[in-house]
Amino acid sequence: MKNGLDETDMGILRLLQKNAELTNKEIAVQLHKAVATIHDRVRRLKEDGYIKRVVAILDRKLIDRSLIAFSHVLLSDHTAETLHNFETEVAKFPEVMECFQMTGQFDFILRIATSDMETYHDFYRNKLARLPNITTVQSFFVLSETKSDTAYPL
Amino acid sequence: MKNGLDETDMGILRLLQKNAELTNKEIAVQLHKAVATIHDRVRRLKEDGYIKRVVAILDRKLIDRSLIAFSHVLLSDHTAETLHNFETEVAKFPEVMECFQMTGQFDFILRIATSDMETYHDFYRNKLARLPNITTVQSFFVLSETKSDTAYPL
DNA sequence: CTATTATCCATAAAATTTACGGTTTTTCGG
DNA sequence: CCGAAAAACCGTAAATTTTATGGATAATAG
Repeated sequence: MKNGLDETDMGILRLLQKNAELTNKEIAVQLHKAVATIHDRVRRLKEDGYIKRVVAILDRKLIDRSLIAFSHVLLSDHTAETLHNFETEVAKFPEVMECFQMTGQFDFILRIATSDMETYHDFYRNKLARLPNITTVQSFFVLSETKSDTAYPL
Repeated sequence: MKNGLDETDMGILRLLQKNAELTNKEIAVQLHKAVATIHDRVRRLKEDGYIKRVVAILDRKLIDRSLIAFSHVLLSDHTAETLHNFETEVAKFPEVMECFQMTGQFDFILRIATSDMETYHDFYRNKLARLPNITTVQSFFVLSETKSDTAYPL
């Protein structure tokens, strides 16, 4: 197969997205293949970039990141320089977990993780709002996480 | 130590958040501890829930999830039943990666992953908009991912 | 039809995980 | 400050897993 995934590859990705601690043997049993086959496939899936990385997901409440905010940012202009400058500067803040440039009413959505509202406020006033060319920032706070999945259904 | 993390625990979490494929030996070298010590610590960090799970992160472009949308949902009322019904029903859609109940102007933010705009439109019309008690849905689309991190700085 | 390539797998070697036991360090009540 | 208890730490060895190898089988292409 030139460049596509067969049912075995899909099965591996399905399983490893949910639990990357499975051994090759456990995967092999579930997919009815030999251990060496699974090993080859997983190596290839990594080489080819399907699996970008394997990470530990922490309980954010236990490591003092109880507050998640989504911040909608509008910039004063959209020159390449302004956009690029904002992106690189905002990415440096450790509170910023994600930054997306968006279509529509605002230019960026940020996902911010802090310990509490006071810490967010400090971040907002002393870091985010001080970046150049910012027109408005609207902040929304997570009351509860109903669903939170890193695994794409395959 | 009763219930807190020392520098070794933090070091382990820092490393495993970035790359959970590190062996205990590799971690041990970096943190100047014995392999068995790291093994004990990691087991405890999992038992105590600090590490919720270990997962493979896929390249979504390669598995046909090129389009990410943030959908802001406003409900017609906020009775416990309406809220709960929306949460449980929306969580069933495979396109919905995340669902947060929010403070502020709208009630929920959803992160939706689909292959393209047409597929999103289909999801929107035939699934999301058909849920009961929905007043408005505003959709915003990701133009580019500037920063995307699952690891909290520790 | 044959050569080439890809898939699959059994096996064995290398490396890692895991269990065990004992030493050292820390904690804490008296 | 002392001594007991608990916790942290580590070396070793057994169990398991990963990784490399080579060969058999199936699919593909010329």
